[in-house]
Amino acid sequence: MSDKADSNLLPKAYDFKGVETKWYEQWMDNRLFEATLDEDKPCFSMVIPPPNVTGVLHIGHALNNTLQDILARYKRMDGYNTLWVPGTDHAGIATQNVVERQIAQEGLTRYDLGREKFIERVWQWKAKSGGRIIEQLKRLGCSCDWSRERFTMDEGLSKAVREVFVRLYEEGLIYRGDYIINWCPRCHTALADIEVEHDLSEGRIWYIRYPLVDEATGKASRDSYIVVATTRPETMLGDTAVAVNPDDERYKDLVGKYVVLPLLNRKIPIISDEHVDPEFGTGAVKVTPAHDFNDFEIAVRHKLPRINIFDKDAKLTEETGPYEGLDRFEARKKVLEDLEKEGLLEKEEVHSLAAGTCYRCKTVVEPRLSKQWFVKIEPLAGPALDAVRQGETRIVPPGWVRTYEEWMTNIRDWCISRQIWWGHRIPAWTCDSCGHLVVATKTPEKCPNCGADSLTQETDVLDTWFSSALWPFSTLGWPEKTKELELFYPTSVLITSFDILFFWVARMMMMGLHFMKEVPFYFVYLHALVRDAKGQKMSKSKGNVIDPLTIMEKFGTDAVRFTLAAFAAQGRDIKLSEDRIEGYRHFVNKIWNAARLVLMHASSVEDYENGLDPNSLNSVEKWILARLNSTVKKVRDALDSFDFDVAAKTLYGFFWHEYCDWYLEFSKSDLSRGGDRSIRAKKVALTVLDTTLRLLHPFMPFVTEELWHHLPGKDGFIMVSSFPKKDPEWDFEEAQSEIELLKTMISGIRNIRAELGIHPGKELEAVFLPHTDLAKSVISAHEVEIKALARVSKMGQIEDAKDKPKGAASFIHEEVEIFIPLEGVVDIQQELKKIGKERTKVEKDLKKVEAKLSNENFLKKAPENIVQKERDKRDRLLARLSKLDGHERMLREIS
RNA sequence: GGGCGGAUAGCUCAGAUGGGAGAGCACCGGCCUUACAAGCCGGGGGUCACAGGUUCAAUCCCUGUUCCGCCUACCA
Repeated sequence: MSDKADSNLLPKAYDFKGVETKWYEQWMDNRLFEATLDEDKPCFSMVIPPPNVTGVLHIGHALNNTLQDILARYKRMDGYNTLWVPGTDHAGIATQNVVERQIAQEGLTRYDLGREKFIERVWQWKAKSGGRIIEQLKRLGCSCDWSRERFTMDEGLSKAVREVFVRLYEEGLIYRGDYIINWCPRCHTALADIEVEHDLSEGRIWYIRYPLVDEATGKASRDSYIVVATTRPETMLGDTAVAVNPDDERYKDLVGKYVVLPLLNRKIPIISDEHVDPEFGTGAVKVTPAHDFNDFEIAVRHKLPRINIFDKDAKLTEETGPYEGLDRFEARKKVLEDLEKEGLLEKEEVHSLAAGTCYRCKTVVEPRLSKQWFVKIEPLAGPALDAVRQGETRIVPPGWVRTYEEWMTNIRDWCISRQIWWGHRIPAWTCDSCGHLVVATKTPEKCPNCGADSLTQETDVLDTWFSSALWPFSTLGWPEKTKELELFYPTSVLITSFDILFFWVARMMMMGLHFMKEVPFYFVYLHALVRDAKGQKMSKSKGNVIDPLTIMEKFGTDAVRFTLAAFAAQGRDIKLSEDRIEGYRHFVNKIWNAARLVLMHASSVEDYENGLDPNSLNSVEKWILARLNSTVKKVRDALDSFDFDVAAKTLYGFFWHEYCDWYLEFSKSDLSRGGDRSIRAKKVALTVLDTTLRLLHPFMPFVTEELWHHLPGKDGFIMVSSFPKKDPEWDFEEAQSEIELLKTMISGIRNIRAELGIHPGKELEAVFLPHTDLAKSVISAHEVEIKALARVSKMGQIEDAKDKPKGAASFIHEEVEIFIPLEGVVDIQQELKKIGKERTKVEKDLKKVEAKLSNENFLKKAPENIVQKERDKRDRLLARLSKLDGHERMLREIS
């Protein structure tokens, strides 16, 4: 109990340093983050969007994990057996790039090391610096069950990956073939469609003459040609046709004839195909099947040859004759020069285009023909689409449903093979003697076809997203039938950023439904992207990055978390700046100081929770408890619907502007006194503080845990205390209107003081003219509060307006008028001015209302209660006007 | 080219089913009032993007326009 006795010595400002690590360690030591396999409790489960092992915590992670932690802590406190599975993603290309860069400093490439050695280096790197982000998540306060941390390439998950691959293959949903794919010449691998980014940029389009074949000589005609337009002249070296639209009259006679491909002098046909848009360019298109997605399709339809002109570095192949060995951009120059020389370059225009770039290294990708593995998407997408349409999985905010549907209905097969080394190696082997393909979860001893014992494993690895697609069930032990799967699958909620809706969410839906026959999660909450104060994407090159670790160091983790939650409005960008975090740091300090005040007086009040008899409470106490009650409800509702910002702002408003600004001010005198009244005030102050701390805990785990241990009579942790519930006994309606009126009166007097420039310390006399019973009782019951908060030394009360003091400033309200005699206190002319100003406003409002009420249509068609409301409003305004008149006359009398 | 969203106070945004324009921050003025100056009290400020329409009544519903985001796409 010793630190409780000391709690009136809380320091003046909250110092988060030391506090944060202290509590985190204790939570860990007491294993408070760990889920149980208890079947009797309701379960709540989430899987973390696994950050890349290469990652360092950026502000997006901070937001994502703060929101998850808020839910986890809320549910845990609310009695759920809560499991939040953490882990990291091996991030194939990204990680490989990191290690490649590292060995490059030793002057080595991965080819120098060889596959085995290189992968060994990656594992070494992972062991050394791969866990950094996990430590950073802990700094953020994340209450993940670290005893269940997973890695997408650990043994269990690798087993799940192989199992899924084999099953899909056996079901005919995985196939291999020569197709055109996006190739990154820097990463030396294929990329899936969505791994390619498109940015609009200014480029050029060239018009090139392809000479027709002279039918007499069989050679290139000197004066007849067909003109094609292209943004990529170098690809002409791989052209195998020229295509025109079948309905294009201009070219009708040319279809079936041949042109001579310039530079290489290859004879290629003119064909007709629906795909060609006669409106664009010249209406004639060069067809490069191996390096353009459309052309590939055309080639399939017309059985055209496909010539690969780029190698893995995007250098020209031997197919290009004299151009062999050139880089693609050099080749473009050279080709254009040569065409120019031959007089075949007709013109050049500016043309905007969206070149695809690799999402990992930003290199311009090259569509290229190669042998790859694919997942047949359609059979998987159907159920995933239905699950969302039928609401089995609900996407929040719902605006994203349409985007999801759009994508799910238009996707092409998923290219899953990557020509890199770091990742899950595809479990397929080819027999060295008969060429038979074996797909199996375990390395085959011998060829099932010919019995030979020499087989070679596929060198490709799987797309990183293939393993993350299994995350919700692979982390729970699939393919084994585990208790974890039984209890925690489907998971309750997935919280992630909308930019990986397709990469990840959609694929988890497909895989989850296919292998578990159930959706992977009931809710998907997609949060916004964090941007800088101007709404720009944060990037190192722009220098506008807000680093969560730096600001946590500067303002404390609680302030950062609370800020992120308060700005997490649904479906918007979050524009973040340090100022905003600083603002919420003030809130943390406010909480600290309110607790300091309460504990200064009440640290020895034991058993405050059981001591509140509703009948014994005064109206101020009833009011704050009723307000607390409605705060509890609002926060719960908001969290249940993922309105993190509403929950945070509700707590902020209640704690600061109701509890601190009014309740604690009202109670100060009681708190510092002795006696029954004081004990009760202390109990109420503690109860509200205690309850609010528990409501705040999911948002600000550290400061709330620290303060909780200063509260009298507390054992254990706030982290595992109960989340507050609404108490029906505390809905004191009358007390609320009573105290609202009291606040109005006090504000009214303060307003007079400020308007007339009366010093805040100057004691005033106030004369009240109540118009209602409520007003009367407020005046008599709350003399102490009025005197203290409005700095009034003498209070008077009159029954009739004719008794009002001469020469007084006035506050006019429906239920009460307050007069402050100004003799010797203030300038009468000032007061007259103020009245004049208000009169203008009232007259303006009155005019509006009267216009409405003299409109026959309004009277006839508007509902009766609305008309009545307008009439009441007119009466109120008239009454106010006449009161203003009265005050003005009175002031003139004495001036 | 398609799709989605946005335009309300200086800034960031809130404004269920149409019926008196709000918050936070910033700003201005006054206060060291014994928890907090990281604080307290008070205040000013908006043709609700523009133009039409529906209605007794529009920030809200409808149509169009302009501007700004984002997603998506095979116009070479």
